[in-house]
Amino acid sequence: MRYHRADIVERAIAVLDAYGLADLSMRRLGSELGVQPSALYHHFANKQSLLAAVADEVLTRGSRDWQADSWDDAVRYTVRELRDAMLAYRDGAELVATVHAFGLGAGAVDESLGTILREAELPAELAQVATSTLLHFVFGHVTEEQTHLQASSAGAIGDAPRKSSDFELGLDLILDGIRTRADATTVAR
Amino acid sequence: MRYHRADIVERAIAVLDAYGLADLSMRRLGSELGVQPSALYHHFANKQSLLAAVADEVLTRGSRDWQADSWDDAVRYTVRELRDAMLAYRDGAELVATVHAFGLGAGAVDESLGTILREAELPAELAQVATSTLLHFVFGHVTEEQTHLQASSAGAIGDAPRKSSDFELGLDLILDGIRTRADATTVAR
DNA sequence: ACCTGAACACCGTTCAAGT
DNA sequence: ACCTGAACACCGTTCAAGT
Repeated sequence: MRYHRADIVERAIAVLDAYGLADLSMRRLGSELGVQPSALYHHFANKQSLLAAVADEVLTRGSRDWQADSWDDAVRYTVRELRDAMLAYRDGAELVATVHAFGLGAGAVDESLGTILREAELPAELAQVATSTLLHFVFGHVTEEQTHLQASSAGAIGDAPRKSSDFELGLDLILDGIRTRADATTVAR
Repeated sequence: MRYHRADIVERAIAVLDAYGLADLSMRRLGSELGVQPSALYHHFANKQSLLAAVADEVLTRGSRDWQADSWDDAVRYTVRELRDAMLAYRDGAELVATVHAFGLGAGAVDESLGTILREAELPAELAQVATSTLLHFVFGHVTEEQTHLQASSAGAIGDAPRKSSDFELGLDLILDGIRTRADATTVAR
């Protein structure tokens, strides 16, 4: 049986969703494909770039069409899309956050948020800080959210009931902050 | 040579600072202490709780005295103290963020931020969301900051010049957001 | 182009036994 | 109380060689 990059990525997502990120090893993935672990290095330089490809595929599968008539609605749609994509597979949030932290893939997310904020009237520096603040919030919040979701679905009872509205509230908080900062900068000049 | 918990934590910090988090293994730490890796399990249940103790020690060493006469200044001091503590040792940000994500130690940070915000006039739900938003920002931002700092000190030239003021700007952005949300809630009732 | 087989240099953790 | 020695069940990665 001969594979291509896409086959391997697809199987990796299946392993991720079924057994979690910790069990997504090169050896495990190899045996799942009926292939020696070393065979994977014909398709990917190392595990990190495999994970980057998996993260990209998770984000691609989660992408949606939307249109907004204000920059803050555009941010909301973008960020919800990102959240839903990460929640769609087991350990998806940790995967995407890790790949992003490593600086390899998942850079498309920075790009789309950055574009939205620069196309608004925001000064370049504020747009950059706002982008990274939003991303840190989403990664951190959804990773925590998913940990709790998976823990309670695994049968742990009596844990704190996290509401999905916490995400929206935190998002609104940051959006309010961006607006206030933008006004302050505009008034100053 | 016989050791206690504190000796092991101290040596672990030395190994962390000299070789990084990836090289802080039970086997490495054991050999650094002239002891079998299995000996460490007399002092700690597993690697995670060792790391939790190391993270706590890093935070304790970085703790400072301060007094503020407004809640937002109190938040600023708390958060800067946290940032400085994480930056004080190699991979300190990743260590503290990881331990926090695992839910084991480093819970004192949530506690102090939560107390500050609850002692202000903030509604309980906003205080909770604000705390987690601030923490996600700090962990995410400082981890990224430290990655860049360590990369450039390792001789990588031509990388983006990250300014320390980005941290303050992001912090101000979130603080503005909290104030705006608090006002909106107050007006609504 | 894609894969095997074998090796290298590692991991965390357990557990009976020693002092 | 603290540690040894040996084992178990794993890792990521490289590389000559095969088809």
